[in-house]
Amino acid sequence: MSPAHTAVTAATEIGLPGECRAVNTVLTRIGDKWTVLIVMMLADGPRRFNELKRAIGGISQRMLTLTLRGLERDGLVTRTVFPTIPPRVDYALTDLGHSLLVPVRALGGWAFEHIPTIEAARDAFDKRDD
Amino acid sequence: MSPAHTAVTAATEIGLPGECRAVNTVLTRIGDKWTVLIVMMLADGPRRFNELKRAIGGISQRMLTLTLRGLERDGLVTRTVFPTIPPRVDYALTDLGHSLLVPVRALGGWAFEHIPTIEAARDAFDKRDD
DNA sequence: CGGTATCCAGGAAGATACTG
DNA sequence: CAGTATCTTCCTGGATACCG
Repeated sequence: MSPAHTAVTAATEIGLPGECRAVNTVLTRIGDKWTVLIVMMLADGPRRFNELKRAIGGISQRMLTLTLRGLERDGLVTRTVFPTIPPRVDYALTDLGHSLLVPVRALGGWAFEHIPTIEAARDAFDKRDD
Repeated sequence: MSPAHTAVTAATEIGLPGECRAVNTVLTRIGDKWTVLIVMMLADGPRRFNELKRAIGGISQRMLTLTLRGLERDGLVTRTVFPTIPPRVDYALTDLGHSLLVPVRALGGWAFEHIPTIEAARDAFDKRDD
């Protein structure tokens, strides 16, 4: 079952309008632990499996595979196998994948801009009550 | 510990640039099961606790409380208690919360626009191999 | 090199019951 | 009405070992 399942079922089972389901589908994929990081890594061009793994540093082989498979399934990434020895596999963003970068970067810009405010709010909140 | 913890630690521990941490913080909050749904509900004005609960329909009391607390902690939502009998609590978006709607709606728009493509890609992917 | 398979720990979320 | 407390289930993700 897809990692997007939980949040999607919520919207689906409740019977919300289609746009909400769509939003939730995407947001769940986007919100998972590694997807955005990987999409960002692929922004400048194709990368090999272990190249991504090294570049990210803290990701397990399993999660890199799973995340890339999910992106491939959604048509955001292509997987190209070169049957050489040793084997070589390139991952690259599709046009759809590149188009996703636009709103993701918008959200990133928002985050970057407001992080100080948010962290201040957190500190203030945590200091209340004691 | 905050629900945003897992995805954030990833970026933090690896030592990625600040913008990546910021992006991940926000995306994790955004990507959780109920946050966006609730923020959308509050877009048009304040709502009471059970009003939100009914409007969403599938959320447990516990998750509604937790999600609202998280939003309040991050300074995205205000919580106003009217000490009447029966008690009444209003939740409303802050300016920061409203400003978040902009990039979130952009992402929602992207999702809405590309959902047919994505679902087609999924079907095609799932049909490969058999 | 680029995976897959398996096991396991921890957190997220649901159900239920109780309270000011 | 608007929560809190507790218990339990399920899912995500990490570690490890093995395969083509």
